[in-house]
Amino acid sequence: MPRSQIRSRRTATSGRATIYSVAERAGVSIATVSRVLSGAAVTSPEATEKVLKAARELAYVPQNSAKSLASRRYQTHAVVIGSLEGPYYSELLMGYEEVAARYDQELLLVVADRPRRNRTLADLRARVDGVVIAQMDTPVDEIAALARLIPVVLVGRTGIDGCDSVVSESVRSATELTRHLIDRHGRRRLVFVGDPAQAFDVAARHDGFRTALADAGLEAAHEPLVVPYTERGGERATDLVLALADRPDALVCANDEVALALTLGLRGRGVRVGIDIAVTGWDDVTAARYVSPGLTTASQPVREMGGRAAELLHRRVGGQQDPGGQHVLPTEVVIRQSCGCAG
Amino acid sequence: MPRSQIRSRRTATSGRATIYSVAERAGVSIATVSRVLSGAAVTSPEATEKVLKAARELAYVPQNSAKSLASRRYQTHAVVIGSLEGPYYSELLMGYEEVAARYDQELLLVVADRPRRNRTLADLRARVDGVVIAQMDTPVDEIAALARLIPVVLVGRTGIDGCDSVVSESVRSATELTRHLIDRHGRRRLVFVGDPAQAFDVAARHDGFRTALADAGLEAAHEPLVVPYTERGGERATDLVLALADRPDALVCANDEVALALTLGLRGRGVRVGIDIAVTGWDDVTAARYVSPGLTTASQPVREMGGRAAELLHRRVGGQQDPGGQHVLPTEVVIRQSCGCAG
DNA sequence: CTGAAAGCGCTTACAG
DNA sequence: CTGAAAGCGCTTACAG
Repeated sequence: MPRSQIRSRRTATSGRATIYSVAERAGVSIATVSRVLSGAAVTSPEATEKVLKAARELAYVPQNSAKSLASRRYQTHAVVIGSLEGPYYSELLMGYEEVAARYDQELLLVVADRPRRNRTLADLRARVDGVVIAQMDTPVDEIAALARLIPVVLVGRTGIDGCDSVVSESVRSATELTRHLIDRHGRRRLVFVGDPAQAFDVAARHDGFRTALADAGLEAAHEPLVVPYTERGGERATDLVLALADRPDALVCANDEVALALTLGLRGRGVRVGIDIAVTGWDDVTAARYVSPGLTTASQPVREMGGRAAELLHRRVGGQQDPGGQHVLPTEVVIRQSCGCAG
Repeated sequence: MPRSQIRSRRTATSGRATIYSVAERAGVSIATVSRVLSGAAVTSPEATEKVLKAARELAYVPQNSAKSLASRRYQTHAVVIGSLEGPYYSELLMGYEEVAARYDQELLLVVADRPRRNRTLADLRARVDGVVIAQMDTPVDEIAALARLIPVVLVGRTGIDGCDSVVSESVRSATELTRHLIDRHGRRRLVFVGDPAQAFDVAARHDGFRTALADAGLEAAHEPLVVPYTERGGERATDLVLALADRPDALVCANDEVALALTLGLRGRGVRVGIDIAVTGWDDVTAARYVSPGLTTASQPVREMGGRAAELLHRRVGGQQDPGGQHVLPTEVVIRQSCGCAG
C-alpha cells in the first residue's frame, strides 16, 4: 500500500489534524508545513500563507511527542525541588518560570524525596533537555551522574563537576549579622540555632557566625541547637535555651521559621525578645515583617536566583560548553527590632 | 538494507542505549523488551531476567517522546496556576504532587497570564493527558474549548460544562465569620474589603458577608472597598477607611494579605485593631499567626483540594466519563484576636 | 509467551 | 524554496 494511501486512511479515522492533513489541505508537502510552522527554514510567502490558513482552519497543534522524537529536543526543563513549604521555592519557581517562558521552555516540576516507581534522577535525561536542582539533600554522586548525561544547573549549592551553580552570598552576610549583635548591641553569649551538618547553606551561615565571634575574640556560648524548623521545634528550642545554665543573650537562627517560632515561644515564657535576648533569622519571609518585634534577618534574592538558573540552563542546553561556573548573588541584611534596634 | 542492519549501525553511533541495543544484548525482540519493561504483558521468567539484566547493564532508560508517540499517552498533567505569590498555590501544588506521584504522573507547571510565543491553553492537548486549572482569570470559553479536547479539572472555581471541580465552601463560612462580628462583638458598621467582581471566590465571600448582614437586619456601612492585595493596597485601604464619614467598626477582608496590610496601616495610625475596629481575613497565611493582634480568618483545605484534583483528573484520564461534578471541601473559621476576642 | 512489522507524527539531510 | 524519504524509538495488534 502506498504511503499516501496509508496516510489518508489514518487521517480519516484520527480525530485530530496532523501534519499530513494540513499538508493535504494546503496542497504542499509535510516538509513545507513543518518548515512554515517551526520557522526552521525560509518558505515562500504563498506557501507560508496556505499552510498557516490550513493549520488555522484545522486547529492544528503539532504533537509534542513526535516533535521531540524527531528533533531530539524536549523544549522542557525539569526543576527539582525539595518541597514547596515556605516562600523559598515559590519565589525560585516564579523567577525561573519568568525567564524560561521567554525561551519557550516548559517546566516539569519534580519534587525530590518522592521517588516514583523505580525512577531515579538520571531518568530525567529521557524526558527533558536540562535540569535545575534546587534541593539540598540530593546526593552529590547522583547529581554528578546526571550531569554527565545532560546539562545541570545547581541552585543554593555548589561544588559538583560540570554543573553551573547559582547561590546567594552567605558567609559574609552571616558575619555582618552576627557582628551587628556583638558590636552594636553588646551581645556576648551567642548561640547558633540550626544544624550546620544538615545542609550546605546552613553550614555557610554557621561559618559566618563563627567568623564574627572569632573576630571579636569570643566563643559560642553553646554548641548549635539542633531543632526541627517547625513551630514544635520552636517550642523545643525555647525549652533548650531556657534550660541553659548560662543563658545566651543572642540567638542566631538558621532560618526565619525557627526564629519566628522561637520568638513566639520566648514571648510566651515572658522573655522579651530584642531586650532580654536578641533573635535573628534568615530568608525574610512575609511573617518576619508582621511579628512583634519585627524579625532581623537576611534576604536572599531568590527570584533572581531562579531567573539566573533559567538563563544558565538555557545557555547550556543551547550548547555552550564552558566549565561549570559559580554565580553568587548578593544577600541583604534586614535590620528590624528583634536584634535590639529601636522600631 | 535490512532493518536489523540499519539498527545496528544506529546503535553503534548513538551514545545511549535504545530498546534495540537492549534487545540485542538480551537476545530477544524489542517487543519482549517493551513488554518486560512496561509490564504490559506477561513474559517468561527467563526473558524477564535477561531483559532486566541487559537494561541494567546498558543503563537503559526509555525515551519518553517515543513512548508517548507510540502509546498516545503522556503520563503528564498540566497544572495551570495564576502565580506563585502567597502560600495558596504552593499548598495546592504540594497536595497535587503528592497524589499525582502515586499514579506516576508528571507535573507540567504552567503559569497562566504568561502566554508563550503563540501558545494557547488548547495547545496543551498535544502535550499532556489532562489539565488542572487553578486560576481564576482564565476565560470560561477558553477552558470549555480545552475541556472538549482533554479532561479538565477546575480548582477554586466551578460551572464549566464537562469539567469536574474542587472548591472550598465559602458562603457559609463567610456568613459565620461575619455573624461572629455582629453577634459576638456587637459590630454594626461593617464594610467588605476586596473586589467581588474580580473573582469567583471573592464574590462568594461577599455573598456570605451580605447574608449575615441581612439576617441581622443590617446593611453594609459602605460599598466594598476595592484595593490591590498588596502592602501599598493596605496603605490605601487605611486611608479610605479613615476617610469615611461614618467610620466602620469592622472590616471583612477578601484575603489575609489585605487584612494584614490593613492591620499594619491602622496600627500605624493609632487605631487599635480588635478594639476600635475589627478586622478579618481569609486564607490563614503563616503571618496571620504572627501579627498582633492575631488575625481572625478562614482556612481553606488547600492541600486537600490539590490532592482531590489529582485524584479526579487521574480518574478522568483513565476513561471515567461521568459528567463533571462539584466537590466542595470544608472551610474552617479561625478565631484569633483581630475580631475582638481575647488572646 | 514471543517475534515481525506497522504505525505513532514529526524533523531534517539530500537532491533538485 | 520545495518534496520524497529516511529516521527518531517506542507500543501494540496480529499471527503463531
